[in-house]
Amino acid sequence: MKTKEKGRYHHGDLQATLLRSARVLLERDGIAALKLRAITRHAGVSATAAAPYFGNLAGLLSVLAAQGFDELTEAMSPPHAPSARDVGLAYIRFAIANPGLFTLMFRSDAINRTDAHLVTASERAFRRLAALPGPGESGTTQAATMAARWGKAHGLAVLAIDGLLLSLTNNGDTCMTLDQLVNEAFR
Amino acid sequence: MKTKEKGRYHHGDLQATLLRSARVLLERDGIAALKLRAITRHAGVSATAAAPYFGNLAGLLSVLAAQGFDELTEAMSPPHAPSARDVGLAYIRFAIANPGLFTLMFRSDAINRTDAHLVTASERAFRRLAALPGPGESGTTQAATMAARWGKAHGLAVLAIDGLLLSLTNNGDTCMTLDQLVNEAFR
DNA sequence: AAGTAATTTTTACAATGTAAAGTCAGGTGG
DNA sequence: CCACCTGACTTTACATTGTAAAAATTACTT
Repeated sequence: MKTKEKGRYHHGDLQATLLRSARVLLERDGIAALKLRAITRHAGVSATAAAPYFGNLAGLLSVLAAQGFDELTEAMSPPHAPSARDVGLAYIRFAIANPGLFTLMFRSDAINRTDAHLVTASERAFRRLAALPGPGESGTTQAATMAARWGKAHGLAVLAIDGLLLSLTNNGDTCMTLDQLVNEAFR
Repeated sequence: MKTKEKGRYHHGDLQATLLRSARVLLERDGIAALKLRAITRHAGVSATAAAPYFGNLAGLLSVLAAQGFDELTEAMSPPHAPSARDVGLAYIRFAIANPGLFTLMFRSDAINRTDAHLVTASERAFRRLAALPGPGESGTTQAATMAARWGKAHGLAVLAIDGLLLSLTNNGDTCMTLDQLVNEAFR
């Protein structure tokens, strides 16, 4: 397989290459760098080369987001039967480790939420997080218990990515790691 | 004060008018409609009329976001001394009532996070939410307690705006309101 | 070897953000 | 009363973006 030779036509692996380029730009320059022309430029092809595969920019980003949900699902699937706390912490740690990707996965105005692959991938990830027995407080619906756990994990993840959680610790004299803070805060 | 007469030059109240137009577009067509040209078009002025006041699009949106944080602070300030739960619920309800504005307030790549007004407005709002005594669980840092409360409120808000919380309840046969779910989930 | 299908490029166009120069209103000094 | 000047907005211009349509190039098939 000649993955990246200089043959200009018939790249052979363009779909995956474009996704890789998008991923590189996303992690290097943030979500604002996810322009179609920047992606194709980085991949070394013309500006409209992505259209046959992804339709438009939202299509490409949707596939990238679906990949993200797949990776999130895997990150939340440790070898041995995990507790609800383990899975929630894995959710937060994935977000902190992949801030751009995680942000993209929830940017409804940048991706196509009705995309079939994306729907199945995200639902799989959400089920993995929500469908755990966990310590449901007495007198609450199961939906409320799941919403509480998911909400707390998601909120901590988003605030951590935005750099807002650390501003809580650095105000006082207590200097703790972001990981320490998350570990204490997510119960 | 001739607020909106047809005198083309010397509008007299352009700064506020532009902010109002942006707000209208934001609430009507979502965050994707916040283009500079669309805002000036809606205000009835030329495309570059915002530059003297706001510098660029990010400057305008930053002022809008600062307004949002001011309104959020007010929404979290009920007449009588509130509990931590009241304030958290007010945070979530504000987000659900103003989804576009709330989303903009946390879009770091659309606004200018170092803007002076925005910094003070957001810090004021964050303090109002975090600096409440609340039911800190035993053995946790105060920063962790605040992070837990803020994270849960913020996560529930974001997930509710994205329409993801309702998918939790509609799966089973239990049909509960979003407000009911939030009320049960935010403890 | 020739034709056909698949893949990528060229070309083209509308829309956006923004910088620079130009134009108009309203107050001020003569 | 008139010229001027300053501030407020517009016009013009340009680089960049997303995307549709046509053209060009390569690979496959028979």
